[in-house]
Amino acid sequence: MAKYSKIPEATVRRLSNYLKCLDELESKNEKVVSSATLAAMCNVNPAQVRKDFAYFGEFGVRGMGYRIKDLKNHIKDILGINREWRIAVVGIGNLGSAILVYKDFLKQNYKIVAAFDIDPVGVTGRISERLGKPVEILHVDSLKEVVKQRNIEIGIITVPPQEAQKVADLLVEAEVKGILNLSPVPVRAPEHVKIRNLFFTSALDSLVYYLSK
Amino acid sequence: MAKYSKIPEATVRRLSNYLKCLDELESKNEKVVSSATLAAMCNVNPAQVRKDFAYFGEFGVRGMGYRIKDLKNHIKDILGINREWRIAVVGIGNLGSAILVYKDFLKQNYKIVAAFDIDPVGVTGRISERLGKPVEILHVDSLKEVVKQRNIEIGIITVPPQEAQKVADLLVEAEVKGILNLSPVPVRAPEHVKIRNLFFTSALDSLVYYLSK
DNA sequence: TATTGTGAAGCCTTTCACAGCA
DNA sequence: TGCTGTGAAAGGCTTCACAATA
Repeated sequence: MAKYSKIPEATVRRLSNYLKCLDELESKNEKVVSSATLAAMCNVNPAQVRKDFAYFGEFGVRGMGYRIKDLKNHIKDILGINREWRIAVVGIGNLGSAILVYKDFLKQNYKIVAAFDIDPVGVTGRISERLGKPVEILHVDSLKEVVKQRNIEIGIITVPPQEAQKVADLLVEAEVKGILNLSPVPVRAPEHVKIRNLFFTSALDSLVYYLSK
Repeated sequence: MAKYSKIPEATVRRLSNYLKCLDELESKNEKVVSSATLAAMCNVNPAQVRKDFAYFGEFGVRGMGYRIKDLKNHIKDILGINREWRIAVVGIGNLGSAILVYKDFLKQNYKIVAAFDIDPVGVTGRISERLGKPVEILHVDSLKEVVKQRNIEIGIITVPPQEAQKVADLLVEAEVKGILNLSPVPVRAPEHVKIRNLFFTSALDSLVYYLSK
């Protein structure tokens, strides 16, 4: 099987999920896992798991399963998260400051290296106090400059909806490669900048659809 | 076309997205939208849009498009969000308190009617101050009782990862129908309780995969 | 005329079933 | 023996292309 060839979008989503389950197994000191076990943990079919892994070569051990440590590394290689990714958060309100200190980012190679707000002075004190340490919040006006200085490749948008598209435009201008939008309106960008809109209400909507039956 | 028959999962996801775009159009005073326009906004194929809407009958107007107001109502009916859904948030840290005041929930029929923490006394003052109004935070020990008293059907988990599964178990015991898990480890529940795990890092992972090419 | 609604084709994804191998 | 890797079958979803019609 060709290594690192085109991988279906659905597989990409699952790979990220497998990682979370592998972390869980690792924390229980498991060294090896079978496709059946992992499949049960992730609610997918065992053959699906094997097919997903087959996209990056043969390295399971027949009769035994997959070595968790190796598997994690392979998946991270595929996803491109074996290196550090430098991130800016724009909009340091309640959600933004939660993201700023979100522990799971630190465990991954996701580094938040800049935080922007339209009112950095007003926000700085409040946030520093909440976090119990001084935090540097910069004015949005300096975004373009700072993004370039600090080699930031990804922007996370946590501003109010009416500002979201403006901030997206700013980030595009600053030449980030990708945007994760957590504000509740879709934002758009030119082809060369990848966008992920993540709506909390959409997660609830699809949950509710299945509850309603 | 049979009304409200089985709808593909992918369609359900898109319906929720169309809603967000329809809100946007409505805020610009548009009354009617064509499948082509909506498709462009949502990055899908126009035929896809029409097929998605065809699941709940024929009600577009040929030569003209879909009436936005009607369309929104139809979609909400399908998803089951035309009625109020009562929600509890468990874990009032940074993320939990951001969710507590997340404005987009208020605009939908999602009502957060209880907030729980393991340290309600410590948290209450801090949060009330941040929100500028008194907020009632309850001890997790009272969860089961309060969930029943207040007819809560959905729980949102925003506790640290090591507590997430315990809280999920509590919610199941309290007989919620669905759980939205925002903590960074997958949680599990019996078949009859629907789970949505929403990981911020997974959104970044899939973004990064496409950035890495 | 413009745009919907939809059968049919095409494509992609999942699952099955079993050969292959440690 | 137990579990992976995978061709083939089945299933599901998306897109095309055009008839239908306001």
